[in-house]
Amino acid sequence: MHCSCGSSPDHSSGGLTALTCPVRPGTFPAMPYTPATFEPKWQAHWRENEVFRSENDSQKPKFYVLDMFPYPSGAGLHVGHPKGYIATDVLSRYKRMCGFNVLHPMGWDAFGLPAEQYAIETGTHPRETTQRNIDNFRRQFQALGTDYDWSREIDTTDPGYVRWTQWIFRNLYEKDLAYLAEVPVNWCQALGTVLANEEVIDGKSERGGHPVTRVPMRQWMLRITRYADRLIDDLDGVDWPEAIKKMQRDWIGRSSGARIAFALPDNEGQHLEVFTTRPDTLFGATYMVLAPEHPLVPELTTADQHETVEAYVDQAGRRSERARLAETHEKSGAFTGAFAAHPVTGERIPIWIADYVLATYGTGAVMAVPGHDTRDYEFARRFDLPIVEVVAGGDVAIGAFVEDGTNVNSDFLDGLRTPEAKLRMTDWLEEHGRGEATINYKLRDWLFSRQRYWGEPFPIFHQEDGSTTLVPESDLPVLLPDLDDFKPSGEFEPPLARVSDWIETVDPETGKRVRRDANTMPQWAGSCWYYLRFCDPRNTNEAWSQEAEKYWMPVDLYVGGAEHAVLHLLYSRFWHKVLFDLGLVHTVEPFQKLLNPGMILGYSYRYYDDNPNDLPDASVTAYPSSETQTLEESIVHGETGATLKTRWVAADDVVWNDDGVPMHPTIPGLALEEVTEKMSKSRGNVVSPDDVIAEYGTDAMRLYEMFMGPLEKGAPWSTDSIPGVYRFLQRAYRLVIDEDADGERPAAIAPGAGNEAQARLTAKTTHGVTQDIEEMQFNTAISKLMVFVRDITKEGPLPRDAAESFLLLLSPFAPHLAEELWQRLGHAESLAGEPWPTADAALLVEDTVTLAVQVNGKRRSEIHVPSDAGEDAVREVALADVAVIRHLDGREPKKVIVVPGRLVNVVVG
RNA sequence: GCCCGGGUGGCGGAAUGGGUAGACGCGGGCGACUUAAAAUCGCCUGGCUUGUGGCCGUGCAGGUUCGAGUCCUGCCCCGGGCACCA
Repeated sequence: MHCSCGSSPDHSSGGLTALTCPVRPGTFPAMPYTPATFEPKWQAHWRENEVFRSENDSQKPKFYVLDMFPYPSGAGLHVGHPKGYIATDVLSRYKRMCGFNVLHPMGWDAFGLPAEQYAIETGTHPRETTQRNIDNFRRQFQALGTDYDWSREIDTTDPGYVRWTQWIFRNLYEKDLAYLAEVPVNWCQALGTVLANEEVIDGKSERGGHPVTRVPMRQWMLRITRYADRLIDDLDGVDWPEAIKKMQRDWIGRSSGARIAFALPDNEGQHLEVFTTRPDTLFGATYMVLAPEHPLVPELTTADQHETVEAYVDQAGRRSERARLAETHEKSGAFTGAFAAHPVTGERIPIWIADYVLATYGTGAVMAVPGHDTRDYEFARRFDLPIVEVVAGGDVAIGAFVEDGTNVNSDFLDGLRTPEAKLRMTDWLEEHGRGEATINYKLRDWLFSRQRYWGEPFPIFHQEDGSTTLVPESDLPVLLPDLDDFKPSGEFEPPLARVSDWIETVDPETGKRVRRDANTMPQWAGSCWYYLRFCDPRNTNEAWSQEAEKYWMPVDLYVGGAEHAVLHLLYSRFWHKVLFDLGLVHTVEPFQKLLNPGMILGYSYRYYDDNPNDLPDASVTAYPSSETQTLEESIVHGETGATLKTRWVAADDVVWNDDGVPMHPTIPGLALEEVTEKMSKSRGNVVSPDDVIAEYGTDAMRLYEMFMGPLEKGAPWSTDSIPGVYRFLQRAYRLVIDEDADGERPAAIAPGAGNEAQARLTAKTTHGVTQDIEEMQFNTAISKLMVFVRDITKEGPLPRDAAESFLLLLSPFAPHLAEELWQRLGHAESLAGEPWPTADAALLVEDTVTLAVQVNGKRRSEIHVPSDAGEDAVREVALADVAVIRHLDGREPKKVIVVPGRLVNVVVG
């Protein structure tokens, strides 16, 4: 590996240019702390000697720590990415030293849109782009000093991996969990593909924010809904952030209630089914509402209402998802002219259609209980429909009462509390064959095909009779044909559809002519099971061996972004449960503990101009944020009302005026607005780890990211604080290396454990750092290491025992420096194989303790007492304290509270 | 609108089975070294106050307690998620 060398740093002349000059083994240049002289050396050492290789046949206890593997984008890593990677690296190095056989692998989620879009633009095959990006990512990961076991590297686009992804699809198909269906799908024109429900947010694509429309299409679906209950219930057994669990539960959206049948007296043999969570309010149902798309709408609508209904259905169909959302509170609808019979009273109640009822949830029809449902209430008010109170507790003249209460106006339910009334009504419905208890889910089946090239082909043959069969296992993998032109073939046609000599083939089992499936799998497919492949990545006979899976699974710690809460994490749990049912894995859940590192943000700088459509020859005026006004959909000039477009100035181009205000580099007097947001190329706020490493070294970069705050918390990247950790590393270096001599000699190091204070500090640091790492509180662990370096030589030269313990404690955070100093202390072996130090418990107990002394709860003094002093002795010392006597001012203490090891509080009246 | 997080010095953040608020770092100040600067090292650094000392202080207002950043009640603000799911 060669390293690029950035601008010369201002604090250590000459040192970093050595980056390009490899250090000869065994020579120590006479220099101060210059990480560039030894960091690449140790990275090469770890790699070449496979120091971090993990074996499957170990007798040691295992520890599987996994990062969500990245999509290798063309832009490379930015400083926002490594936070989680460094955290798992610290932990895995620590666990290894604690005697665990650690699995810490890395790979590439390498199918995906950007490579394909790049291919459409330039004709470069995605395989080529992907390979280049992977090489760059691997280089960057290695430059971060990570301890990945590269012998287990995975690439989801590799035929040897695709084969097993297709093999799992075969299993899904055979278990009747994969099926083709003509369904309304989310079509994204800009991306040229359909998307899963989980990939659509506010009517726009999760990636890129492009508009999405509903189009009926024949697509592959996976029956994730069959696992809905287990996907909810098994969350109880995993150690995940509550917020993520909740998002998954909400997404699955389980609710229990009843299905109720309403007869249609005017339509022979037909009936309407509704789902409700409140069967107890059935007597309050005064009308019904169907979704405009409900299949019975045309049939039910009476002749005189035909025109109105058709107009409404048409309008609802054309209204975009966004428009529907925008008018959440303005209810609309139309009367069909038809009536249903109330299942208990037989009363005729009118049937309406309205777009507040969703076709895709429940039965697409509801019984409207305006007295006890907010939406029905609004609708009833809008169209003057009757509102009946059936649960006492609120006032239906003012609004819907949606809480539990006691039934009224409800015949046989009167006087019952809500939970009992629900049961009673459900029983009644079941007895009379008018309904039954049921559970409903928001979760829909998973739309699993994409109209793209760069993904896994389906191992499917379309037979001439229209049926589908599986490609035999022995013929896997089904590989992508090579293309020169990656553009979609037509409006909804994937690029593969036009490759006729690939599409048209022969079924090897029957010899019949068959067609392949032109769709490919979504990017989630590869990431659904990669954690299993890491257990046994080079197995060519099976996806993984049973022994490997039994040994390594489950993943003990999984670290990655919270943005995958309902995407990757839900999908992979689903696959895992299917594999569990097939007896292929032995745990019900794949990821035991989950942690979401906070996002590192960048500062970006914006202004606006009045050329929203980017017309080339327009005369453009630029405005600062202060003159703009944000409307619902757009940003306009505060005075003229002209539509404006946001423009961004790259952080590097910003000019700062004397008052510290960011200014536009070329437009005079234009102040920019500083905002902190996710790093992205388009915002010009990306900081590359390559640059940070070139200037301060890898250890400083690692230490800074771990020191800036708790792992779960996000924060803007600020280069200002790096010199602090850099200085700490420098001090640590000088602690061991005598810089004033020729830099080759170790500093004066005393044999043994040193004096008592030094031994105590060493023990305290060892104990504290260990505990902090166990709790993933890396920022406080680092602070304890800083205290050690500051104080250890205060009363004597550095003791050898202290030095060695310190280097071992430092090594997970700053592995290069620790290895370098360890070697200079005379060790021949890498410290990665050393056992983690332990603290002598006897040294952790102090002889004397300092207690705060309060008078009436206010701190007035402090006393020093032997740590084993009794309560009476402590009280005596406290009451004899001059400051205490002064504040007592002759008054008698009413009570003296002694908190051992903490404080004394003297209470007076 | 609903549901989660979270508000602590100029800044990043420590400290919660209630017990010395502000560890550690950044920034700032003073000093040492130096012809000088940089680097380095040492000390100081929540606010107010006339010194030793005192008063105030963890978003705001109350409460419980000998004692509250930590517990309770009611608000305010910020970040994230969901958004007609019957």
